[in-house]
Amino acid sequence: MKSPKETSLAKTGLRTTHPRLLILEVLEKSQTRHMGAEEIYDSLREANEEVGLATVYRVLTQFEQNGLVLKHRFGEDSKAYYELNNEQHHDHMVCVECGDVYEFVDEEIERRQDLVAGSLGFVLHDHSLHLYGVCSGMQETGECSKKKRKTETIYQVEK
Amino acid sequence: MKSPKETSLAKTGLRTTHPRLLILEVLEKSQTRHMGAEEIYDSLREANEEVGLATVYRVLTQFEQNGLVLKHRFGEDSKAYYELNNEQHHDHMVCVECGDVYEFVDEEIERRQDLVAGSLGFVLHDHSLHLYGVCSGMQETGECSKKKRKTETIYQVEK
DNA sequence: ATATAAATTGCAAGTGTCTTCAAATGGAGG
DNA sequence: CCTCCATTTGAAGACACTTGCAATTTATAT
Repeated sequence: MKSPKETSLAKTGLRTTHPRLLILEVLEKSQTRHMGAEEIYDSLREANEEVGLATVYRVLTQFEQNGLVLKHRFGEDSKAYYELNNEQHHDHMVCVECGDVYEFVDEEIERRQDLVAGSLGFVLHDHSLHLYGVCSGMQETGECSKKKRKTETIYQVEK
Repeated sequence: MKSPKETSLAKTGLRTTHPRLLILEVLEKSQTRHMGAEEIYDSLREANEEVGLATVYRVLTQFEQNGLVLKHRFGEDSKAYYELNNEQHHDHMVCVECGDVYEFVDEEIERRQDLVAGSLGFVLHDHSLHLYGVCSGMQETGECSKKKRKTETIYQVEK
């Protein structure tokens, strides 16, 4: 009997190892849903799980190559952030004050991107759209609203 | 009598120094219009201009802070690219094969971005939209079409 | 269960990109 | 042309990874 995590690893051809299961677990439990490699490493050490930092980096790279996670780089932040690739495709809106990340989809933007790529003679593989601004919490109270949100939901713009 | 480059430096309050003028010159003459710091440094050394690498980085940062240049990070490429901030706002389409960068604007995408940010309660400061794909040259002949283009033009999608 | 081969891990050392430091230099106003 | 403080420089450091390799763990065949 395999756990869901073991199943998803099996599908990629990656062996079911302790570090890999732990890292999937950390990403699942993550509140922010966007974690850096070092953050994941720290989170594991706090839980008294001995996983090397090099392994965290290696595993995240493998996960990305196998479509288990998505990797992002936001603005000037020189480090990469990872999220589980469970949900539908979405773009990101980042608060430049508190670092909080919101997810959204806009079908019209998606459509126009295809159009632009086609017009330029490109075969489109991928895209990244990042909006940077100040979230409502920071505008109003100077307090981040991140802590209040238990789950991140993808904001869908009405057509 | 001041040169245009001296004028733009004066407006920022930055002193008119040799390295700063040289770096502006390199960016102006750049064919690709998107250069990394090290590339700029190499370009200067080839021209027998002795400018330290640290200076190139420092000057580019100052230029960015003063709105003279724009800084971009494309995809997995861990280094930053700089372009002169002369033209109108535009987004970027990057060929994942040859690294060539095309510029474009789509008013509809711009509009939808504002809408999304507003809906999420954000005050929008900035955004970055990068499309990644394979350019026509690489698709057809496996040869990059970069060399043929003398100047980069901003592709404007018809409304 | 046990042996075996191959994948994986952890540590330490190495990279690439960029930043900082302390000392030397050089524009710009007087 | 002199003085002052911004600016430059090469070297060392910081940061975010990445790699080499011996030791360990996992999947598979017995």
